[in-house]
Amino acid sequence: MASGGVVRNVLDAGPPRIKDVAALAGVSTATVSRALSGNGQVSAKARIRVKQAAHELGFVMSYHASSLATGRSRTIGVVLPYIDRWYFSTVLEGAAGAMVEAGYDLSLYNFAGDRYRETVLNDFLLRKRLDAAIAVALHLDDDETQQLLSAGIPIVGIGGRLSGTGSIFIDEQEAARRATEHLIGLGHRKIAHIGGSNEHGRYFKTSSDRRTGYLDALKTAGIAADPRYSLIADFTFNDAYQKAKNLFAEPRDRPTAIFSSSDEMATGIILAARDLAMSVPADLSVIGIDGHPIGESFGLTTIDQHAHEQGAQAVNRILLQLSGNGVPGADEPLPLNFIVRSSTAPPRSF
Amino acid sequence: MASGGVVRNVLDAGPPRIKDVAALAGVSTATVSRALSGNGQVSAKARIRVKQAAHELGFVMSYHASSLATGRSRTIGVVLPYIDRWYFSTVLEGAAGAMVEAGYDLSLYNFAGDRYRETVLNDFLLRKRLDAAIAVALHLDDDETQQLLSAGIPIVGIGGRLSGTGSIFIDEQEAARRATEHLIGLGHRKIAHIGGSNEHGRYFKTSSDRRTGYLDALKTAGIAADPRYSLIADFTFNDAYQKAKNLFAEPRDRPTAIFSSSDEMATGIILAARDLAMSVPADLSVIGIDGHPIGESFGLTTIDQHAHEQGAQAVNRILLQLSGNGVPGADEPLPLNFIVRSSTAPPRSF
DNA sequence: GTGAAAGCGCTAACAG
DNA sequence: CTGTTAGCGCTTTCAC
Repeated sequence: MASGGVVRNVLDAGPPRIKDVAALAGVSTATVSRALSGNGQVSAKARIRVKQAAHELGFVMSYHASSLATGRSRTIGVVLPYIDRWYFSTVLEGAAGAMVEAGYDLSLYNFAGDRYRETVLNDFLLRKRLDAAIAVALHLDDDETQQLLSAGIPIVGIGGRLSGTGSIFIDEQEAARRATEHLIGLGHRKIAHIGGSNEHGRYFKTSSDRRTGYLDALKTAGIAADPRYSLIADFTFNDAYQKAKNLFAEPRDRPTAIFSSSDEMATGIILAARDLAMSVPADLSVIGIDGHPIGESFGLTTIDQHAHEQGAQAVNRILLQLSGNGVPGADEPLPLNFIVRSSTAPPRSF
Repeated sequence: MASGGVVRNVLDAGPPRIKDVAALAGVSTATVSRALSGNGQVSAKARIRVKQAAHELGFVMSYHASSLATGRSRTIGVVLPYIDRWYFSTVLEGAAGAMVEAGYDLSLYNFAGDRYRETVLNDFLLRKRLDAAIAVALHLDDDETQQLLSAGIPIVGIGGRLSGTGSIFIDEQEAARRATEHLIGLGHRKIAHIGGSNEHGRYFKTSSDRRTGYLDALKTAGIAADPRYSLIADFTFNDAYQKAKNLFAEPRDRPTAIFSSSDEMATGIILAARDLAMSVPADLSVIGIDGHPIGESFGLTTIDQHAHEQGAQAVNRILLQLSGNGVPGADEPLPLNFIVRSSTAPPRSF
């Protein structure tokens, strides 16, 4: 070893240790630790000298050692099913920002759909290197949640509720209902919907909830739901584009409006409509949910769900819990904001 | 302390330690470590018994302790300027997949433009918790690179070359040149370009390189570059949409083709053209670079740069280096693949 | 307010 | 092939 027990001199290789700082400052390692971490009492002069010494040596604490000693790692895990989709990357960006500001490291776990679900859950549940976790649009069953919680790692969900823990979410049904009602209020009766397929219990019920909200609104308005108007797509632009084109194939039975469960799909639909010489909103009104920036250029009317803030809030929530001031109760849905642009208008015949 | 020195019994709280496994299996902790990690020789029977014992106790090794002891953390850092943009989230997704497969943790560091650049660089350069790092589209100056390398942490770049280390990249100028030549070959002479502003040295020269390639191709073809045809945008759909609309405002001097430095911008341009009743490709040919899926529905001709693979390759490259079989030399640009769709055609008057 | 010293849980020589 | 024994670098009682 380079300098076992003895304070290293300038010639020694390797990064400086707490010992070196202590020696330079003329105090004990305990004092250095206290001065640098802010835990415990240190006289002003000692603190100054320590900081000075640390700076001089370019000392950086070993987080491995620190973590081992304290049991905390200043790392939060974020688990999500996709990265390269707008909602998820935006939530992630929001969470990442909040974490940098708080001085936390972000450990990313991607399921890639379902491909790595088990692997990730095990690696991630088991090895306790995380102080906390954020699960995005992910349904953990009670067992899984329990494992985490009993391992002492707090977890908050985004995009739906997790049994037994806090979560950041919007009222999906309400959002869908309001979107649909916007269309109904404009005078539409032939209203289609495009959303995801029903979940298999591994993810939140976003897709089915939004569909339910749509159906609810129709029923309340006394409009019979036409099954041909209920489309399923995979939340991508391309799939929505194609499904919409198919729907619009025959002029006779076209809807006059469509509610899309995501903005990306909504814009795909607008493009499809135009490609078939339908004009938006004259021939077709389109409304989405998200607040995706691409909606701007398309003039898309939508309901903003503030994805970026969802990520940031989840982090703040976790941080609060970590600091002991956890208020795990009282989960309220996030506010929803209409952004009305030019893709919705009364139907032609109205 | 719960059980200092003595093997805990069933009543003890807390997760099992390596000691407990050793006791149950009737071997030493060293043997447990060897059996579980695969390092060193262990008799088959010992291995079996250890694994059995570990399983029985639900033992999970403490990575903090392990990291402290070995100096390795099985964690790779990924640094990028944005998360919520297609190229970056796609590269990230590719990297994340490769890392899960290799059993590595991914630590995410987002600059959020330049906002957290310093913070991240310090936190990330300094505290040595990473085995390696991947820097996406990020220019580290020699000092910064040196700090990392001399801290013994290998780093590979994506999207450009990093002095002194490996990198995954495409030939930006070549890509731009070929895209432009595709247009020229079709008979276009009035060819515009939309790209990013010149970098300030903190990021790779992607923007300027692509512009250079465009200008090169024009010059080679004997076409004078018209400064009005050189647009600057921020790589977003919306900005490109707006800039294109401005460009197309007056029918007289419209270009007949445009090369966009990204697919997202290219699609924004297509939308802008349509909104001004120009048809693509009859009135305007558009070509991009990326291979963004949204290009499909728009019929966008593009050059695929395989972003997902870039992420995966960077990881594999790092892994190779980590395993000692590092081949740091011989950086070759990635292949580029044309995807010709319907957005490019000869100009009307041709 | 400060120091000594005992860990945190695992790994890696070094013997045997 | 396996056990013993130092650490890895920092934190945290416990005395002073």
